[in-house]
Parts: sequence; structure tokens; C-alpha cells
Amino acid sequence: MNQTELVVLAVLSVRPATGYAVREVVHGQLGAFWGESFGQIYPAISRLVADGSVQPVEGGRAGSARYALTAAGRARLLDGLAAPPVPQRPRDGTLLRLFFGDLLGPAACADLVRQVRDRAGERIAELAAARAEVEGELAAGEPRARYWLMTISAGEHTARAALAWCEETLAALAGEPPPAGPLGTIPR
Amino acid sequence: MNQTELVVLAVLSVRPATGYAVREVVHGQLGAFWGESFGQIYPAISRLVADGSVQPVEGGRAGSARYALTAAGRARLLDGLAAPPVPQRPRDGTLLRLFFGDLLGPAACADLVRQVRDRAGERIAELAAARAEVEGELAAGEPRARYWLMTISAGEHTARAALAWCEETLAALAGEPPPAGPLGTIPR
DNA sequence: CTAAGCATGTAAGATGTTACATGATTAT
DNA sequence: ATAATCATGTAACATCTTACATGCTTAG
Repeated sequence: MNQTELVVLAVLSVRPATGYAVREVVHGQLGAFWGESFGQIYPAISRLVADGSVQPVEGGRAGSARYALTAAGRARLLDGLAAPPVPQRPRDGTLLRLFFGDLLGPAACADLVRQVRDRAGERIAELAAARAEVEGELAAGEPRARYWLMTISAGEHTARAALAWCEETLAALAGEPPPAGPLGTIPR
Repeated sequence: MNQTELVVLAVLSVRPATGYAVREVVHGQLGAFWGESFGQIYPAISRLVADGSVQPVEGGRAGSARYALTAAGRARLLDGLAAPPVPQRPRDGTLLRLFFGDLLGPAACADLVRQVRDRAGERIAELAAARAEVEGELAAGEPRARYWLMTISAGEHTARAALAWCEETLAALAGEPPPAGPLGTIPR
């Protein structure tokens, strides 16, 4: 089972849904740490139907199909969740550019860092809103909300760390301008 | 130009190298935020030779070729670095499993978090060693070291944030055991 | 000599993105 | 009506991993 099939099974374990709705959940609820496109989700659902993990059920609008987990699908989901997470290949374009910052220059580097900072700021606001909502659901007696809060907290820690790093790095980029040799010093 | 070609050009901008040595640099110096396999690097070098960005030069052992940036390659490198970083699709298998933590159970979730914590701890140690080395190079007059330290600092902030989140999350997983209804309370 | 490390490359298959094509339903 | 949103799917292409096959060089 691949990662896309795993997340589709997980989403369908909550309630039956159309392919479109699965993607909505992935973007909305899991978007902070997971992404899928239609081009992956629809073929994944086809495979899951073919292997009996999932079956179409009533309840959608005409011309659309909602899918529900079968018992076999639930078993496969639990297997997949129990397997160790697949590590993701690291690929941070900002840090790559910063590592070769002497080619790009300090001003362009500062621009990149400011973009990271701004995105982290927006992210913190989004996560605060999500936290408020999920805390409400927890208070309303939704026991899974306690797990949802852990993932929100992960995002918050990460975003705050990014913010702190950005401030530190912007100071470093501004405070020690490139050794362009101020008049009076003799570069050698 | 794709991301692999960009990083190959960037590495070759430092000094000419074999494909094998490019990969060594990517793993060793950039490994904290970038990854490439031979299956990507060798074809990328072929394409860069074909389009004149890179050319074979003398200096390797027999049967191997070292490659150097051409003027055109340097121009393409600067273009590529100036382009906005390509955002990476998020895919955190640990957070996915935690989000659906009620399916996996609190004990398995705690195991996952402990693994993240242990990896973060190792990472902090590695980064401390890297920092010491790069600070030495900065003191020895290597001006690019100041950029290298910024990327090390990013790793440190991220790893410390991960550590803090893990401790918090382990406490949450242990402190509020699953609402299995202690004797005396009436679940409804 | 022989093992470890240096070095190159390809082929198959998995994975993932993007754009396109199509059409139903709902709200304004 | 008509625009926005819901909904499904495919085809082309790009990307990436993994395993395999091969052989040189250097240190012990």
C-alpha cells in the first residue's frame, strides 16, 4: 500500500466520502503536514475498490459515488498505520539558496528569509484559529480532538522556531554586511 | 532547469568534481536540508554537459571524469538561484499517524513520538559538531562560512522545536490516558 | 592480495504534477 | 441565467528510488 492509499483509507475511516471530499479533508484538516492532488486520489480510490478495501455506497448526488471502508480496508488501514512512517527526502530551496548565499548576495537572501518569516506568521494565525475550533470540539466531547491538537501543536512549534530563526538570520544578514572592505581597512 | 540540475551546478561552482563527489557534498554538507541519489545526479550531469552548462576537465583518476562549470553554466546557476524556491509537498507520516491516533492507540503514538525525539537529539549533536567546524572555518577567514552557519542554525531551531514538541506530546499522551472511564465515572 | 572505498551508469517501476475535458448542482 | 462549486477522470510528462552491473584505486 502506498502513502496515498493509506491517507485515503484513513480519511474514509471517519465517514464515507466522494473523491472530491477526500481531497477537501486532506487539504483542510491535514494540509499542514500532508498533500495530495486529484491525479493521485482518483487512481488510488480505483485501486482500493479493485482490491476490496473500499466500496461505493449510496448517498451522493447523481453521477457521483461515495466510498466506504470495508472490513478488509479497515484491516489494511491499521496495518498501514502500524508500519513505520516513510521518511521524506529533504528539499528546502530556501536553505539551499542561503547555503550558496555568496552567489546570490545578502539582499536577495534577506528577501528569502522575510518570505519565510511572513509565511510562518500567517501559519501561526491559521493554527491559532484551528486550535480554537478543535478545543471547542474537545470540550464538546470529541475524544479524537486530543490527537488533532497534538498535530496543531507540532505546527505551532515549527512555525515559532521558523520565526525565531528568521529574526536571528535577518539580524545576521543586516548586522554584518558583506566584507566589502570599509574605507580605512586594508583587505588582503 | 530542475532542482537536481540546480544543486549540481551549485556544488560544481565551488570546485570541479566527479558525479560521485557531487553526491558526497550533497550528503555531507547539504544533507540536513537536501537529498539526491546517483540515479538523479548522473543523468543530470549528462544533461548539463549536453546543454553546455558543464564540461569535463582533467584531474580525476583514470576512467573517471571531473566536471567544471562553464560561463554559461554559471549564468544558469545564478538564474536558478534567483528563481523562487519550489515549495515541497508536505508529507509527515508521524503527524498523519498521530492525527488518526485513536486508530493506533496511545502507546504506539508515544513510540512514534519517542522516535522523533531520539532523532532530534542525534541531530542536535551532529549540528553542534558541524557548527564547531564551520565556526573554525569562519575564524580562518572563509567568508562563505557565515552563510553555512545560517543553515546550521535553521537545523538547530527546527530540532529544538521538535524536541520541545515531543516532550509536550509525550506528557499529553501519558498524562491523560485514553478516556477508558476510570471506575466511578459514568461515561455517556 | 584483498577489502574498502571510489566511480559510473542504466533499467524498471513507482510516484507525482499539471493540464485538459466534461458535466451536474446550487446559490444569486 | 449564470457563476461558483462539486465532481470525475485521463493523458502526458516529470521526477525519484532501487537494484543491478561493472570496474578502478588505494590502504593494509
